[in-house]
Amino acid sequence: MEIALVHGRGGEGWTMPLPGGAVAYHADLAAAVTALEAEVRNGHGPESADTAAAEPSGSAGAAHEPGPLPRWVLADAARDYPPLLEAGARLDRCRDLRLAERILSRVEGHEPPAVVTESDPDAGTLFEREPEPVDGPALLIRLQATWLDQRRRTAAADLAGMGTLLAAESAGGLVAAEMSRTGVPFDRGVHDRLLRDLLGPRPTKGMRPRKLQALADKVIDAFGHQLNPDSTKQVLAAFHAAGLDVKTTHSWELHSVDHPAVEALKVYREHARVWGAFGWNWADAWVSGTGPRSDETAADPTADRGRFRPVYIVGGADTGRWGTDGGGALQLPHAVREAIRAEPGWKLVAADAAQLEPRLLAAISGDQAMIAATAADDLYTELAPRLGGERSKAKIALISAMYGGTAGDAAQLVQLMKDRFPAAFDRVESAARIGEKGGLVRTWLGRTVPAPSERWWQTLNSEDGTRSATGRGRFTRNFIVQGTAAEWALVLLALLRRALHERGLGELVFFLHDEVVVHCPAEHAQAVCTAIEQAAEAATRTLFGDVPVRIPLRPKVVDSYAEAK
DNA sequence: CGGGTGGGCGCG
DNA sequence: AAAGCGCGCCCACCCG
Repeated sequence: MEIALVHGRGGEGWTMPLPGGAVAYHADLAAAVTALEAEVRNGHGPESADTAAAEPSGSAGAAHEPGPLPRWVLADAARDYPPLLEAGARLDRCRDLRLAERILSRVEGHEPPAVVTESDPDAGTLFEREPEPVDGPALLIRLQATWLDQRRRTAAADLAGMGTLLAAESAGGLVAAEMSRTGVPFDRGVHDRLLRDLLGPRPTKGMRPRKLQALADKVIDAFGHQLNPDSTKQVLAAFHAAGLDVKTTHSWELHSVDHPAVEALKVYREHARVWGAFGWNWADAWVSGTGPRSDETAADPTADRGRFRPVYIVGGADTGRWGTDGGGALQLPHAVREAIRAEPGWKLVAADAAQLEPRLLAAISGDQAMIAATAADDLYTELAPRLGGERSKAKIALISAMYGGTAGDAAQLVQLMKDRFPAAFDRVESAARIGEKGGLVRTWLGRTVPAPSERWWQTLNSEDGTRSATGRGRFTRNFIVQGTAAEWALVLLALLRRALHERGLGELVFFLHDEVVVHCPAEHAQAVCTAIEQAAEAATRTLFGDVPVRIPLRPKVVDSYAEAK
């Protein structure tokens, strides 16, 4: 059952069953949503008849294993779900029309004209950040129209995975809002200690921290004159003045430059980044509150705990990977990860997928030999005898095949890929060929690459044509793999979220492309590990059914995120 | 002075 | 072009 939902500013709201039904007003929307889900869970809700029919296990079983809860149809979970969470509601399932719109508009091969669809010229107003004063029933009608339109286009697209993709993307919208609210458990005291060890005490004004200034002075001494090590221009000029013909100041180029400033500059940059992007100012801006368990942490006067609350952007990258809007959550340097710590009596369970992308390449290409190899825990070691002899070579062979690498010994190793795993090679190679010609490719579930821009077509016919075609080919080549990895991770996240909630095991606090972190009471840690492994297996079966590909997620129980990996 | 761009580098 | 893909963030720098 799908139910359109609109909330007002005072906590009131309106709902309407889809495809069409009576509009209901709720003075307290969060309470109404919670009550309706509880009814269905207890087998007394509007879904109970369907559930009994679909589950021959009998009514006693149905009470414990109810049918699916309502799927709430929202205009935009990122905008509409946080206030519901704040009011104490949790949605089990949803359809996020904004996220679905992006995916569907690309299926059709063109950018949406500002999310207005032909059958509903007013749909655009659904997605505005600040909608006009809410007319609940009128918005419900617009939701209904957009939902119907999307349903028609989903059917017309005729892509087998589209239903799963839209459900997973929408679940991502719920997870992202929930994780931002929960936050990553963070110890400001530990963070401060890490910074002091690295940089010295927090400086008072616009000064560099003491140890960072010392590093800047080392760079200056090495060159023998004043300069700002933050300025690429000045650093480049300094190398030239020293008689060294460097083209850039990239660390990999400087690596082979023989000058005493090189090492000092490298260390300076590394530390400057921690200070600038993940230092005290960052913590002031992004670490807040004491988290949901303030009652217990308050008992510990030495604790300086809070929660790191980044804003996630679901599907922020073209491939479907998430992005963030501030907080740098997707780039947390290892240097500060020790500050991410479980609260007393709790643990972090961190899990990451090993070689996710090549495993998915095996699955989507149907390459039998490569699929067989995914039985191994370390795919690169398993493939080494067939790809260059050493693990490192097998890794380059696979990565270069997926990214379009040609330099160094990559070309030769990619040739080995072609010989030994022709189906896998052909899958990425044909995606590249299509991209080079301006064609569109899709992920396994049906996410479509954005169409090339007008600008790209022009460049293609100019002198730079080969370069732009090659770049586009690399993008589409990688898109099918990275994008499928993103949707596998999304399905995993949706399944894990539900398992953790239904069994009351812990809270999902972090997600990063191919890894998840759960915060849970220590006594649940083993159960969480099992839940994670089961969710990974279920995600793989959701995407690939009986294809015997193996994509393990390796959970590790830790106190600090620094111990993971 | 405020916005946009590019270098450099963190993460996967 | 560091060996290739995807991001976000800080800084300096340039432009209006």
